Amino acid sequence: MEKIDRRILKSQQAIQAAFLAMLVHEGFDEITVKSISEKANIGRKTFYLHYVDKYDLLDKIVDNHLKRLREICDHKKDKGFIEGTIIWFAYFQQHKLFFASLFRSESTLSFRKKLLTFIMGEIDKKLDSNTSINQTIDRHIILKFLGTAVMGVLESYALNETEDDIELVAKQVGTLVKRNL
Amino acid sequence: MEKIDRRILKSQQAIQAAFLAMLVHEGFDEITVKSISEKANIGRKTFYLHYVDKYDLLDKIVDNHLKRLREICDHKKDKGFIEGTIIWFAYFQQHKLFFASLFRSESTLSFRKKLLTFIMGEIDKKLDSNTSINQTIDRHIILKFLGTAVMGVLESYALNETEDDIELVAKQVGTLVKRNL
DNA sequence: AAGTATTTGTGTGTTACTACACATAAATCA
DNA sequence: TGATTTATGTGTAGTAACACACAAATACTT
Repeated sequence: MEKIDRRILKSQQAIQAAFLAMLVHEGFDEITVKSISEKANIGRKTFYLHYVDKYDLLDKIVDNHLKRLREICDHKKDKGFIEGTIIWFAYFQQHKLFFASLFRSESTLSFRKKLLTFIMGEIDKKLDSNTSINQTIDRHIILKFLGTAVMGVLESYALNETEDDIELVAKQVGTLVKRNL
Repeated sequence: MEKIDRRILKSQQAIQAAFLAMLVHEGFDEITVKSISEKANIGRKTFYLHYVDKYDLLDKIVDNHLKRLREICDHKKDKGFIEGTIIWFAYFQQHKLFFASLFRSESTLSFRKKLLTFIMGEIDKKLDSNTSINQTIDRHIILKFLGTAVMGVLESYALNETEDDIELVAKQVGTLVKRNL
């Protein structure tokens, strides 16, 4: 991998750290490029050297999370279905505040879209290894059905609408999904 | 005051923070420009844009300390002698680890020189307001005599050679100096 | 004492960041 | 609603920090 200029790393780190801190305490919708720049202690112009706007910034952070999530999933793909679910739900718990902020916002549709795609992708993989009990139902329908279902539960968990701890949630979701494969 | 470029402030802050952290944990003599730059996460070349070498860096930090000390002393110059001594000894205590590091080092002669000059200056001021009981002794001799004495005690305190707390030390030193004015 | 490794100080060309200014677009408020 | 503020996105010229390379000086080994 080629070497990246120190200044680029510093600027991006400062921007992302400032953004994440503000995201949790205020909300995504309240954040402005100006406020990010001030908190990051950089010129506003510098922000635009790295990102198109705050949506672009969020996009890149989300992409990075999903990339890491995929790595985790790939690394543990030989585990059983429920075990696997527990593993990636744990990552979700680790960044609960971050994801909660995004669920709370009304202008983070692309995040929901990406997360859904990710979940559907994971279920899709499991669908291959299991001989489907649903020959009568369109594969795409199953994926969308289960995908939105899982994302809905994640949202509930993030927004503290359930009392259960993450492992219990993961187990139950895993069971429900498996039943429908 | 004119506006200073953000990048200059950031570099200098990073350099000084790295230097001070290393000064306390390692010693001044062990520190290199290379290690400072690495800890500060800047290029070594950048260091030389701001300072001639590590001695120059230390010099500027010491000057800054003495400047603040002088401000404190000026601000409290109407207080009595012993009270005044307590006040500026308190500042010394606050940065005890920093000063201890310098006393410990064998290559910080300019620090000792500057500190001595500062102390002599403070005593000199008090000498004006008191009618001297030492008409027979050269003013410069008194200053040097008392100055080195005070600095010696400060060194002892910094290097933990005395058990007394800083206020008690200050009181005793104040009394001793006053007796000799 | 000779050989090796590390640190130093400097030169060079490149690039990211800077301050500042401007017009446009959104909010906020009277 | 229209007026005023605040945020956005972009342009420009100047400069600090960058990576890299080098020779000379120090420090460390054996």
